[in-house]
Amino acid sequence: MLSGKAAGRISARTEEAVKAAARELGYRPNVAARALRTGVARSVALVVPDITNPFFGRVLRGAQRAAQQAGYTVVLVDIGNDRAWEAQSLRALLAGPADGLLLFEAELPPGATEHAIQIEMHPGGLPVVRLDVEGGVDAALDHLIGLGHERIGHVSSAISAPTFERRRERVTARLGAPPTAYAEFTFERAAAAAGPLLEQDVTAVVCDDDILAGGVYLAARERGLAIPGDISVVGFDDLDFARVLAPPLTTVAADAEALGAAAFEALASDLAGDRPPAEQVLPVALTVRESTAPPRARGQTL
Amino acid sequence: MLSGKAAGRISARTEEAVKAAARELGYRPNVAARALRTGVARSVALVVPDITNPFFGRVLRGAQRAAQQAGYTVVLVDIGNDRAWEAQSLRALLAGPADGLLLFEAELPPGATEHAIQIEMHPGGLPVVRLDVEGGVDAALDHLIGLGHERIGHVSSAISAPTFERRRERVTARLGAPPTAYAEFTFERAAAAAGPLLEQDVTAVVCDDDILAGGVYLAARERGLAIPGDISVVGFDDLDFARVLAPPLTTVAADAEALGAAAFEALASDLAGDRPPAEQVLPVALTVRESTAPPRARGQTL
DNA sequence: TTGTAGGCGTTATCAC
DNA sequence: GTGATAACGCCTACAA
Repeated sequence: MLSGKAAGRISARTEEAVKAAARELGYRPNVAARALRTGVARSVALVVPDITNPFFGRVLRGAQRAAQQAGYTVVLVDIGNDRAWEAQSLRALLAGPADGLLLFEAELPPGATEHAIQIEMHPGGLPVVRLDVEGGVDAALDHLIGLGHERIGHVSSAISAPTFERRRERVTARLGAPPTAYAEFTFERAAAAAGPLLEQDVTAVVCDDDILAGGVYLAARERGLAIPGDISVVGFDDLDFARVLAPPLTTVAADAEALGAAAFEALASDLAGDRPPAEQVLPVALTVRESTAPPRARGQTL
Repeated sequence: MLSGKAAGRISARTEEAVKAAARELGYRPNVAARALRTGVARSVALVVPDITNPFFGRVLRGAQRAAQQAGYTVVLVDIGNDRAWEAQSLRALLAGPADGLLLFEAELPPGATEHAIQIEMHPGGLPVVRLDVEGGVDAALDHLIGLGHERIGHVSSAISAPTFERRRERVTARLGAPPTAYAEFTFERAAAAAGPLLEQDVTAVVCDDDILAGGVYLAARERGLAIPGDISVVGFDDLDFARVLAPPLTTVAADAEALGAAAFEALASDLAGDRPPAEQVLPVALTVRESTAPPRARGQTL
């Protein structure tokens, strides 16, 4: 009865009395028993590459909010950007009681017959929820080109993932084969990778991520280059620290929480027996701050 | 037998054969059934105030690493800095199959008879794992005083938590009643709160957190104050973005992963029937970068 | 409308 | 050393 299937079998008064008694006694149903009996855990797992990156913290929050509203619990699996670790994590995960999987830039583990949604991946197998990265790079490029930039460089991700391939393809489509640096997601690595790029005669740089953009700030500082005077830079994601950079970073804002929530909703509908959309793409929006300005010739003073 | 209790009951050969067969068939024990039978879920819950803050991402990672090694799974509960949300989150959590709780700046929910460890709280009831914040503020203050600062302000947390009380007590013990600003953990809020502080004649500011320090950078920039020329600032935590600030932030580095791992270990020993230490305090270390320098009179040029 | 029995997959115990 | 069996707490079907 406490499972909510009373359906007119007993009077409302009785029902209320029982519930009150249950509450009084602090009764709580045993999840394990329920899961065993029903075969459903009401829990989903979210796999992210690196929970230390605030972006993923936000998608987790979004997924969690949505999940909680649906009476689900989300367990997080953090790959920690560590491929070796990944196998073990996923094994632990599959042993776990998840009804379904939310895979951020991850493949379905072998042997998993579970329901799963992919985030920021290419469509094809599983249903996908992703950001409109093409729209994002278009907005960034349009902004820069509108400002008069003609020599634009690209700081791309050294780790390969569909979302970065998409960005690369788009900038290639728009710009031909621009000077490109490949960097890992750490300020220092990005600075090291972006340095040589800044020494070519680019007047602006688009980055696949705000962390990469932070690396460009570091590299520019080392070389005495002014932002946006000598070089304009635009990031991607709009992480919090973008606003405290000097100057504040122009960046493509992505709604990470919405991404997490949309992924959960898709999974929930799959779990409910419906067919979630094969691909759902969420809008992004350029936020113009102060790291972009019209180009000027190198060395030219105001 | 697959539970590992073979204990000499069968031959090693047989054991191996069975395991091989199990692997071949893709057999995996049903967690729910095991949990039901044994009363143990091999899963712990970690409650954090705000998973969007990279600091908590790191403690989660630390806890998760330690947990995974012990064959545990950790489920995250993100309060989202939202008191109203907290009640609901915790209710969902208690319904969940956690064997124990890791409570970061959270109280044991009423009715929970579970095993629990508190992180960054005062000792007393539950076992506590915390950072040596007193040592941290001492290091920060010694550094500033050694540089010659005499008028030092304090940017403290507007949300009250034991760790911030400790810091406040320590700076009060060392400095008397210094000019103090209370700010929430957002760059903009912190900037607004710290602004008036900068207009008093302080030559340096210690912040309870790097995000607060970021707010001070913003406030200083608005007012045309140079860091560290006009004002020195030191943060707390050593979040990644501290290195990309201009100038790089001097801050007290806290090992968030170690904090998470230590908390899990304490919980594990509690779960195993041992008595975890009532209080465990982890060291912190000042990282001197470029946001601190000797004071100079306001307006004085180099 | 209410009561009762069976079984979900494990593990542990007990008799063989 | 091995095999059968009961019980964990819940849900559901069916009988009363």
